[in-house]
Amino acid sequence: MVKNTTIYDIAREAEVSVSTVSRVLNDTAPVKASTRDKIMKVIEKHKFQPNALARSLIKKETGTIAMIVPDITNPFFPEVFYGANQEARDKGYTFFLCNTSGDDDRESEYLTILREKRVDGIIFIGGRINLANCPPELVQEVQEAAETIPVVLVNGNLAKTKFHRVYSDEAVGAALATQHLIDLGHRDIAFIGGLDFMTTTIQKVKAVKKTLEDQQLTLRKEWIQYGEFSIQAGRDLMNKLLDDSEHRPTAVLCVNDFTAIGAIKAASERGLHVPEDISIVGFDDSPLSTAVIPELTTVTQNTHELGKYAVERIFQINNGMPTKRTTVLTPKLIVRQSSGPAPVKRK
Amino acid sequence: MVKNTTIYDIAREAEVSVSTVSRVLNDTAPVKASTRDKIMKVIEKHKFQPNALARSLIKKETGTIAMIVPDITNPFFPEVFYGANQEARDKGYTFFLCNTSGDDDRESEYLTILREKRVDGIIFIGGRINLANCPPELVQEVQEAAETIPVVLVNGNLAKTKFHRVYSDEAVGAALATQHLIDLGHRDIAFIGGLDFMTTTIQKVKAVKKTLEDQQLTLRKEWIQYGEFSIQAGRDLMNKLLDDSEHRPTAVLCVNDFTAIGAIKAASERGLHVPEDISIVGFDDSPLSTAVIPELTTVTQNTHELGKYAVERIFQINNGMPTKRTTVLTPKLIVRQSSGPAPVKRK
DNA sequence: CTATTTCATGAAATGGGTTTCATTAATCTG
DNA sequence: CAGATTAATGAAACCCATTTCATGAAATAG
Repeated sequence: MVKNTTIYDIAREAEVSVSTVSRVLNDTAPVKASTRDKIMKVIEKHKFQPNALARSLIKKETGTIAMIVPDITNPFFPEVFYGANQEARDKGYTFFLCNTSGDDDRESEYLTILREKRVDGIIFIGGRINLANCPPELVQEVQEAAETIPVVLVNGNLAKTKFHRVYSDEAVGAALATQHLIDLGHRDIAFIGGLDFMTTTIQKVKAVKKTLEDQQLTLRKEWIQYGEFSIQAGRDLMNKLLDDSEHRPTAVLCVNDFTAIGAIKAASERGLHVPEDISIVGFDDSPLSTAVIPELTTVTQNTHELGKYAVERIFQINNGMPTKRTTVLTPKLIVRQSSGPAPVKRK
Repeated sequence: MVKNTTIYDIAREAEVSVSTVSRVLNDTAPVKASTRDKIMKVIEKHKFQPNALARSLIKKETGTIAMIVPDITNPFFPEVFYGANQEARDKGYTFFLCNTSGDDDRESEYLTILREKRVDGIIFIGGRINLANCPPELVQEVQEAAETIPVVLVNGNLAKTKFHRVYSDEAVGAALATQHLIDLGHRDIAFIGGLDFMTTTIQKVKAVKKTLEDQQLTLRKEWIQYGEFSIQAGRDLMNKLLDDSEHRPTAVLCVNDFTAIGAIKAASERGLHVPEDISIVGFDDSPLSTAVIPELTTVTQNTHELGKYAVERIFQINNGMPTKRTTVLTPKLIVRQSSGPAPVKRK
């Protein structure tokens, strides 16, 4: 591989000092027009590309931020990344994407690497750090990192810490979805999916319960089915629900779109029609939601904004601008085809 | 923000020279056990994290590679990224993910940034550079980059250039899918989706045609419908096909899973059952394919391997290991629910 | 016991930029 | 037109590691 041209090569050939070349490159001080032209010509001739490493070393900023995700294969994360990346470009950042694949050591491993690489900010989305029961060592580690690097937690909730956070208010979203079903005449509403120790699950269940109770309705204990977040889990949990032919809900709220799709599958495998026989509502408004038949009624989490605000926050911190520590986005209900009027009761 | 500790701080406190600290850090030369211990203690005390910028500057390697994708929101790309990222971790690389969002300048913009950041390799997947009709300026630019940085093209095909390439043989995949339909008794087969100037479309159409002709069947001109790669496009194109009630295919091959899903939607909106009335086959085996009802018969592109081999190639180039310029993966057919025996003809 | 390796370590150069400080030339002020 | 600014540029320090070269100490060879 060819040796890279340096600012010294340019200076020599243009018969000026490196300082002047640097000034032309960064426009940090006035340079005589004729000198500038001469330098520019040499730069273009060699297609000179200043070494960002050297620059970052002294400037103490790399123009690089990172996002640590648990599973890039889950379509929710690419959506957030998309929004983040748009904003990052505007602000002059390039993105490291670190996929932990649910591997436990991976988070702290990446954390070390990113710190060594002196990234200008780290966004955590999902993953253990965003869990209510996150191991204290990891919290400790991330907290240490946050002392030198801006850290933003997206859609998580580490209560007693004071990390920067951006999240969408899942409780509001769940309440919205619940109310939607009530308005459609449903009285027998169930909730499925999500691990019971994860914030995202806990908050939703709480909100569903509250919304129902506010209107003298109850969420039966047997109608809360916890589990994974996958299609398969959704199918299994829905089947459990349907196995009890005695008590069968007329509507099911799901922790995310994946489980909702699984639920639809389980229902249609039993010959039930959605939404005529049973209404199903998802959460996330992932690309999947318009892919299935029937299209999913779901709650949008403003995924792009989630990413956008996280990056914006990092930018503000790095530039000494005033910021709030918490940004809350309000989810919106998106009514499509999988929810409909409650079936008439035949006693 | 606190000042970072440097190797000099460590050296001073441990009462040795920086060279010795460096030796301990990198294990590049023998150090007396007692000295090593003393140094390690200081390192741990300060949680010293050596500055990767300074290291990279002199080592001329950054441990960083980049992937440039046109749309991370399309589930095909996260899958490839996933495989690439696994391999990258094994080889000690961290990943920049650059999303061009189909914005034309973005590719060359990112290219410049990545070169300045001195990444150890660049993977292009999709995007203009992989088009048969890629503008020559861009080819030129990427070629220049390839002189100093290993560049690998994934699933593309810039014929006359000699870039490193990794791709799955889409022609084989399309032939596989076609044969599958023929075996099921279908004779009236159509193809929908994909822009007609994109390699991925061209190759598939060609392969479908050839497979049919080899068995004395033909692909009617009206049954090739070009368009975008989206669900909506799939729906529209399928509707066009179905509008002609005179000639109606019994099976439809789609350029990707998105369009296949759109096609299923169009069919079921008209009361047609898949696969009883019409078979539909997708391409890519994206996560979507098991999400829809019926689950999609599709062709897997070995997405993870695609990414894996691309990273492996970069690693090999950087370490002066012998490599081939081209790696071809063979797609596999995955039969699920959306394809079935051809309906009995009622003349 | 002397000669030759090997071990253990430090000083200084290097990588490729940015920035401060100093100096001279050019322009402005009154 | 003298004095005060401002423009234009260069020299050198700095950022923080790695690595080469040199040197003295310890270990091995003969």
